[in-house]
Amino acid sequence: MQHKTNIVDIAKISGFSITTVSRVLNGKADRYRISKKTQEKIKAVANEMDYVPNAFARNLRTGYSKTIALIVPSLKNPFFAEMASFINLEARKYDYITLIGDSDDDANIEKEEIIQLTSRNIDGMIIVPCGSEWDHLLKKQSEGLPIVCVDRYFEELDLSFVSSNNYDGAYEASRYLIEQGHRKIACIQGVRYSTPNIQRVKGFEDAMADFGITSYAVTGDSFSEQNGYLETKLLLQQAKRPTAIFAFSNTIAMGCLKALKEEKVKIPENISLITFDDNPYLNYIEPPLTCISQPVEDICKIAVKN
Amino acid sequence: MQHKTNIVDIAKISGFSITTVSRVLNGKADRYRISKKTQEKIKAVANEMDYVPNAFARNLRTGYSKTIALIVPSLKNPFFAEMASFINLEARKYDYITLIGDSDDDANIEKEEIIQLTSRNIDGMIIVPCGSEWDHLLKKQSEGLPIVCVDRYFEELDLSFVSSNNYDGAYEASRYLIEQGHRKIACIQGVRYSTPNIQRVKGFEDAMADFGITSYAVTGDSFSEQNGYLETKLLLQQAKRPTAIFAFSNTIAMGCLKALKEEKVKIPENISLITFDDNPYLNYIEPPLTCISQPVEDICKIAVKN
DNA sequence: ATGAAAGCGCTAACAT
DNA sequence: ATGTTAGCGCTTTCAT
Repeated sequence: MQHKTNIVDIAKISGFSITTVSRVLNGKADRYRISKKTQEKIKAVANEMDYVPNAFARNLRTGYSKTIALIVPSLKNPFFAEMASFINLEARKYDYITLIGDSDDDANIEKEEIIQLTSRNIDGMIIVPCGSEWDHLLKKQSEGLPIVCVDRYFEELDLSFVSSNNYDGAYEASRYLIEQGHRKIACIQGVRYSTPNIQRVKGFEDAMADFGITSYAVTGDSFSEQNGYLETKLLLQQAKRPTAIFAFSNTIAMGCLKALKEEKVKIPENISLITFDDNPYLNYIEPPLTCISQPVEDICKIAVKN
Repeated sequence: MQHKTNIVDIAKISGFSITTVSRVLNGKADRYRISKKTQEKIKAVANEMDYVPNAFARNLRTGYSKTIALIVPSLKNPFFAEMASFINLEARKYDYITLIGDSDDDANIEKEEIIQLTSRNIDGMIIVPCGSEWDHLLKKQSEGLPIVCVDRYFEELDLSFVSSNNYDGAYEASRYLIEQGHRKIACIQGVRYSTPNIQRVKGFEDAMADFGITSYAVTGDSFSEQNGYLETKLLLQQAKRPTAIFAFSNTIAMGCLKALKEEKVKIPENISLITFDDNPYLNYIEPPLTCISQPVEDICKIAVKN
């Protein structure tokens, strides 16, 4: 690796002290009444020498890293990828950089990632927790790391979170299905004890109750494609198949699609499918799936602000 | 922020010197013949105090960061998101962390990102270049930064690249369409002078020639959804509509889908659509789009190795 | 088998 | 309006 210019080089060549150089290059010139000439001279030299500040040195000195970490269950899920994209963009506005971790929906990997990222002195963390474990999160927080949970969280804990209104979303989706004439509806849920899931189930069940629907089912136990696939297969084996399925996440919906395709059940002729979590791709296909889109962008903005 | 334990603390408490602590914690104990007892003692203290090494200090000292940068046109494109996921995973195996940059397919943002990332002392860069500019890449490389281009690249340049076999992929896809009976085929291409595009066009045209198809069209000029949308609209306005469209990327295909949907042209009844770049979601929809999947995973593995 | 001390590039408190 | 200097936490050379 070639030599990289640093402020000492610039100081030498420009003939000023490193302090002055540092001040000019950090936009603090005016505060210290550094003359225009000096400023220009220094900037010119820096520019000519292709100076790029060394973030490590700066961060080591200042103690903060201008870095946030984002941990998602999987970047392969477009919902989270989109989230990552937004957060990345939003963070950049504040001159923050985002380290993205992919936990593969595995609590152990998640923990490892957190250690890895912590060693990079992150200033904060945005996480879509993958499991039902949160002790490590609470611990990190107690050590002074700001943490925001997104999408999935646990209400009883002292962890801040951002999330869309799960109850309303589920209620509205359920009502929509009922209004379409469906009377036998199944929902495939995600991780059972997570607050968003509980709220969604509540929204679903309340809608069923309000409209006097009694033949409904709540099944499933994870936000995975496999869960969607399996539960759909099971639902289709029933004597009285449901006429509509409400998937609680886009991954679950993918599993449903796969199962429906295998069983040659057509949407929407033979069955209706509605899902939580928008997906940029679902809009273009025929027939379009109905989805309750979450205000990802807003969620991200709020989350980035800490 | 609370105090974070560092090796000085551990040295004090364990009663050994900073050097010894550093050596033990870096697995260099044996090389320096540090006694088992000492090792255990130090490790125990470190563990108890929740020691996490400060990557900044280490990197400042050693000069390398164990960090690679990945710049993609957009994480919202599942193709790139998947790539990011793979690279992230692969890099982690070598204890590298990945900084992901989203250039939004804008050459200026791309340049800015590169500066940002360079200041973080990245050890290498994997990039899907967004435009037709590459001077800044060549410059960085000449300054000693290892760069690997993925998916899009320019052959005449001295930049290493990893890519699938574009010629063969395009040829096979074209042949497939012809074998399905199509005689009027249009392809919508991406950035014209990028090597992958040139190869794809060549594969397409060679297939047309080999099978004696004369009524074909090559149109478009960018790997964007908008391009796909626009060109599809234009194609549909022609007196003799093509019976098949070959989209050169999944983004272009998305644009096609949108246009086809608006014009109420059904796939595959009224028109066939085939696309480059696999997409996890396209597999599940009815009717499935045919795609030439690129060996993303392999590409990434190779790229990460530098 | 273990330690002392220099120095990576930067910022900020303290001069002048 | 500009400069001197200490020190962030770590690795590594040189001692012992």
